[in-house]
Amino acid sequence: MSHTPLPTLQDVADLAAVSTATVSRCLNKSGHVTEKTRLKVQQAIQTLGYSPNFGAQALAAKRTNTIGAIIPTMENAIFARGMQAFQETLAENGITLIIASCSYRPELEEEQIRSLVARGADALLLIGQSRPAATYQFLARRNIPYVLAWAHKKDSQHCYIGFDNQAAAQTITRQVLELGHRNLGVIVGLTQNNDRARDRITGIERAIADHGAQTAPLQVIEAEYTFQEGAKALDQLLANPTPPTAVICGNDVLAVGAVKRAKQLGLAVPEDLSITGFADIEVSELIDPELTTVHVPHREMGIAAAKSLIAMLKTQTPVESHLLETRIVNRQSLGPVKPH
Amino acid sequence: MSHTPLPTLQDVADLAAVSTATVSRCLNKSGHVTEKTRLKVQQAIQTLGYSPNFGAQALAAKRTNTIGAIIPTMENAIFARGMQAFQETLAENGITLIIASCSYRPELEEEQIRSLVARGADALLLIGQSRPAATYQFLARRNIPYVLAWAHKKDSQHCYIGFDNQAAAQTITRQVLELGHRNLGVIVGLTQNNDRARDRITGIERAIADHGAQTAPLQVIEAEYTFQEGAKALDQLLANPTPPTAVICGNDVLAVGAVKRAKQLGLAVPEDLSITGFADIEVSELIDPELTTVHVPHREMGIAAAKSLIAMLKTQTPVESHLLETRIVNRQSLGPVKPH
DNA sequence: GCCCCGTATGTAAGCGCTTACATTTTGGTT
DNA sequence: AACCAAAATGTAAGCGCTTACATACGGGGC
Repeated sequence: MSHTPLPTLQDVADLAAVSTATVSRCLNKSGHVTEKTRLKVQQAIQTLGYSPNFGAQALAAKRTNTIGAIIPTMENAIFARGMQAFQETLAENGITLIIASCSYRPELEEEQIRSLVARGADALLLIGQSRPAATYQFLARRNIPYVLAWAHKKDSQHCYIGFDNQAAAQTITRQVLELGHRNLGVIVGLTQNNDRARDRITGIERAIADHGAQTAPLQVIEAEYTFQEGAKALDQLLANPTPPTAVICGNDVLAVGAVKRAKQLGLAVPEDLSITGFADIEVSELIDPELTTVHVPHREMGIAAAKSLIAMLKTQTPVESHLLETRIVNRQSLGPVKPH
Repeated sequence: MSHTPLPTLQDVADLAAVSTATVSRCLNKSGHVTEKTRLKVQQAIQTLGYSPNFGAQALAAKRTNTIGAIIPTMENAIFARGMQAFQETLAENGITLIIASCSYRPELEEEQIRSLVARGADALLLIGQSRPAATYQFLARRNIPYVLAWAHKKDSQHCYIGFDNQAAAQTITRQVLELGHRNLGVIVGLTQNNDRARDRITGIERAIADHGAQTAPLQVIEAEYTFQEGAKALDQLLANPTPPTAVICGNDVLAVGAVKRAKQLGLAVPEDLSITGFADIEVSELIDPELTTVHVPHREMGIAAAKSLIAMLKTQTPVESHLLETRIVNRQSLGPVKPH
């Protein structure tokens, strides 16, 4: 490991026989530099192998070109594709992503927000809306722009980049009802710290109320986002004396787990039991029968979130929310109710 | 958005009626501070809502408490679980993760490495070993510790935190051969920029050579890591006049895609065709039949990588490689060859 | 009571960059 | 050739922190 000190801006300036200000101007493309001197400087940078010192740059410029994201977990495919697109878009714009996960624990999220801000995040991407007012005050006080992704609320003071969880859940539920199902079960993520999950339940309930047809009371099971938990939740639903004929899942992972379990129990999907998902992640096409689910434009969302954040940083003003469209993907796991 | 300037170290020092040095010492737990003054300072920090300026801290201390990771993609579950554990372990140690992806493109990886280092990464996690010597020189020149994860090589100058891809592939292939298969197919990721994929092929070939029994020439198909590509690759393999009786996949994603395709084609797995995977990600238990695959200790690997990097940063000396054990998980997709 | 030493605290010099402002250069006009 | 505005470049003052070194303090041994 070498111990030669790294070249500084000053070294570059000396070699190119210009001032540090000029070098800095070249680096930051702020114009006002002759082509000739730009070349000289370029040359000097090359031969020295110079690269700016991050801390110094951050200190002087009061920005880090870094954006933070705090997501519940990287393990869930729900966030993976969107985050991938988010990161790609940031990288294209010369911005680095710093990432943290909070395991669906709000106090951890709070801590991570402070941590990422302390680490110099210029802006943040957060998932969903529900968090203490103090957190939003903190962000306002520090003047940190943020977007709330994977969710959407009308007329909010916040900038949402996402889709309407409630409306989407309502739409797919309506479709289930139209196929004659009158006894529905719901498997959804733990709602305690998850406003998206709550919104989806609300959508389901509303669809049932709107539809008007007499239905059995709605059975709702909450489960962690794993295949196994989805399977267990289905067991619970089926333990009921009058088990549902259709199960609406708040998440493809749970849905896929439920489908697998149903097959193990000898139930044909969708002939004996219909199951729907939410998110349209890759596995939904893998399982047999393929999952009828709500398609969410993951990549679009990640890209839009990145662009909004970049715009906010550039203009120093808030940006409009961005509502993305979901749509139902009809595959194989939803069918008409079985006649008695 | 508020515009009051944020409190600085100086403000805290003034309020607590001590010098900035003392405050700094409190913050950095470097000892040599009386309990009484520590409390005074603590108090002042609280009332001002002070938090250190990242850039200033980085500039003065010459470290950022930030570690970078460059992985091929966040979308592949292969990396998700390990990275999650990596991030958690870093967070526990007060270190922030910055993350970038390179889409299996070496030139992009090179760029990302420079970018993360420029962004102040104190150390790096990289996947696999194959990259230009210039890159390693760059890291040495900048004195940036790094570990190479998801792979392992004996007697290397690099610090590996991973498993032996070749040995693992060899072991599972041996098992396939012992079940009587003599005509094997291989589906593996694109080898061009992926030394792990190459190592696995080598392991398979070696197992065949070692076994000695006459086998048909090995058919190897390379495919991108998606279910669809796994399916297509299987089609190619089956198009052969003497199709394989067992397909060894370099990756669970490909394997699962192949299983699904086989079922579509009316082939019973494993009765008509055996298929094995590699990695033991969640989907391998989801598919029916469940996948016989090579279990990789993802979380352990992430944790070990984090710990090694932290140790290197602390001691300023290299750390030993760490070989993790893989094991075969016997589930349902591998069976004896069908008698003629 | 005096000296000495170990410990707590203060002083101040940077760390490497950006940028407001000052100065010089350039080249078109008259 | 003199003049002048606009463009290019230079000067230097911070940005907020860490840390080497200097200083002050406090208490035991004589």
